[in-house]
Amino acid sequence: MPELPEVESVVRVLAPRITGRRLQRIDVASRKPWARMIGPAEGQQVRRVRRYGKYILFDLDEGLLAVHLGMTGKLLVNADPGPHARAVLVFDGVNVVYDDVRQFGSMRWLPHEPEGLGPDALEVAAADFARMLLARKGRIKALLLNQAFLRGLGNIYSDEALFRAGIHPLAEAGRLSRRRILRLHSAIKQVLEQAIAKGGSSISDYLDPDGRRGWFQIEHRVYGRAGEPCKRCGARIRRILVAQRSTHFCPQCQRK
DNA sequence: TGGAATGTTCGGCT
DNA sequence: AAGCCGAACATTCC
Repeated sequence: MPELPEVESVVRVLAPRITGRRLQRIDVASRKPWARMIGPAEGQQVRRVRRYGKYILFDLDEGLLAVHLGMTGKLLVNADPGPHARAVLVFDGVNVVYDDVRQFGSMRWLPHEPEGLGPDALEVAAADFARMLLARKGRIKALLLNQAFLRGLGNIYSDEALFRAGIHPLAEAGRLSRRRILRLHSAIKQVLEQAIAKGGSSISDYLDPDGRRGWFQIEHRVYGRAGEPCKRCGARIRRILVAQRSTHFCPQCQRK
């Protein structure tokens, strides 16, 4: 469920309600390895809640609590822990339930920000983006999914950005013209900002911490639309596999 | 029944 | 060495 716009939506709901509160304790139900890496977070005050790529970071007096929602993770404010609740963050006055059906997500205390990630997809400057991209070999779609290259994009928004930029997902990254790279840079920014404005995409089960869904899925032009007509030219949207992920594109609007 | 699902990581190969 | 591939993780849904 969670790419940059969904994570940003989660942070915007959580920040005003959690900032300044003390994390009294964490009730852990998960048996995953991360479940034993949260101890230092207990008892600390939350200085700030922010997004870092696809991570939700709770800055503490010492270090931070880093939450990654994986595919099906949710943070729910004052909810009843259901069968898939993996942990409950107990603050003074507020509870946050960490629910995750597939358990691909994690929640752990770290001494500092996660390392090894590229610049944030919403913050990277056009010139830097172009320079980074031109230094790379390989398929553009795979590169956009690579968090070490750029942090925040996932499968939905990579496809949507490539469509909006008119670039084929199998295009060789380092061989794109400067002009098309700049077009991609603005498409990424535009689609992410529009998605945030709609509260993200609720394809199957994404909900914000108040249990509200996002509505950007209505604006999807290619993701999940295989076989349907392109909204720009009418051609059938195609679905192929790139980097083992479903990849949707218009063969007419996104020529190789 | 098999396949696919908003993600990441690891081992092996070229 | 960078990039690609397949598998693994775990659960649900169609």
